[in-house]
Amino acid sequence: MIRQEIFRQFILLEKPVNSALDEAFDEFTMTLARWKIVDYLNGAGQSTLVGIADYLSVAKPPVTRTVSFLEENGLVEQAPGSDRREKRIQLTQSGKKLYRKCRTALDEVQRRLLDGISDAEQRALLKTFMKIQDNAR
Amino acid sequence: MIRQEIFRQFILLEKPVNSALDEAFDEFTMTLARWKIVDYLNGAGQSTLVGIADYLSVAKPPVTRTVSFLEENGLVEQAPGSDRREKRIQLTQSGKKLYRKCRTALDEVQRRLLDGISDAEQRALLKTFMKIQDNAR
DNA sequence: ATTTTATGGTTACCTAAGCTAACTATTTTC
DNA sequence: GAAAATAGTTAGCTTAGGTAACCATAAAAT
Repeated sequence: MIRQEIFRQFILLEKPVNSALDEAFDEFTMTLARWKIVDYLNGAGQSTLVGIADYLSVAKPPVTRTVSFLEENGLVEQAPGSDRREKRIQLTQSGKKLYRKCRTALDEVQRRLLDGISDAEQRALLKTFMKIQDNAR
Repeated sequence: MIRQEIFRQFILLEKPVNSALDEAFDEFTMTLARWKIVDYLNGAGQSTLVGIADYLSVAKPPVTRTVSFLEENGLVEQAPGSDRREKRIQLTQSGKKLYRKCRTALDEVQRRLLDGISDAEQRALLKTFMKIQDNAR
C-alpha cells in the first residue's frame, strides 16, 4: 500500500520541515504563518485579505490578525482601491527588505533539505505537488 | 528557483491535505494527532511514550496527553515491561478495530488526492519524501 | 556500595494559529 | 430601492504544540 506510506511520510514530514523553516526565521520577526503571507504578497504584488485567505486555505480572522501584525510592524501597507469594503495590501520597502533577508536564510535550509535529490527528482516532486494541490479541491 | 517553489507548494499543501484527512475521521473519535499515534502503534505493535514522541518529532507532554485520551477511551492499554519507569503502550482490540475503520475511510480520501498520479510517480514521491526525512535531521 | 547522572513520565502553565458566530459597512443584484 | 452578497472585524473557543519544574527509577561513576 504505497498510498498509505506516502501520506504517512507526508504528515510525519510536516513537523521537521516546518521546524527547519521556522529556524531560518529565528533572527527575524518572522514565523511560518507570517512568511506565507509575505511570500505571497511578494509574488502577487497586492492582495485583499480574502485573496490571502483563499490562497492559504484559511478563514478570514487569522488573516486579519496576521496582516494587522505585519502592518503594525511596518512590513505591509494599505494600497488605495475603488471598492471601499476591501483592503488592498502590499509589502512596504521594509517588508521587501525583510523578505529578501528571510529568503536568503530560507534558501540555505531548503538546499539542505533537498540534499542528494536530483534536479529531475525535484521537478517531478513539484509536478506531483501541483497535481495533489488540484485534487485537494 | 525550483527549490523555492517546492517548499512553497509543500507548506501550502499541508492545510488542504490535513483537512482532507481530518474529514475522513469525522464520524470517528479521531483527529490527525491521535491518528498518528494509533497508526504508529498499529505498525510497531508496542512503544513507550518517548518512542512515540521521537517518532512524531514532538515533545513528551503532548504525547502523554494524547495517549491518556486514547487510554481513557479504551483504544490503547499498557503492556507490562521490565523497566518500571516506562509505559509500554499498545492498541487494544477496540483500538485495532477503530484503526481499520479509519484506515478504510482514509484510503478513499488518499486515493482521491493521488488521482491522476501514476504508480511510478507515487514511488518517486515516496522515495523523495524518505530522502527529505533523512535530511531533516 | 553509594552517590551522581540520565531517562521516562507527569503536571502546570503558556503560545501559536486556527475556527465559528455574529456583526458592520459596503457593493451588487433583482 | 430592497434584498442578497461580499469584505473585513471582533469576541470567544479549540487544537495542538512548547518549556520548566518535578518525581520515580535505572544506569554510570567514583
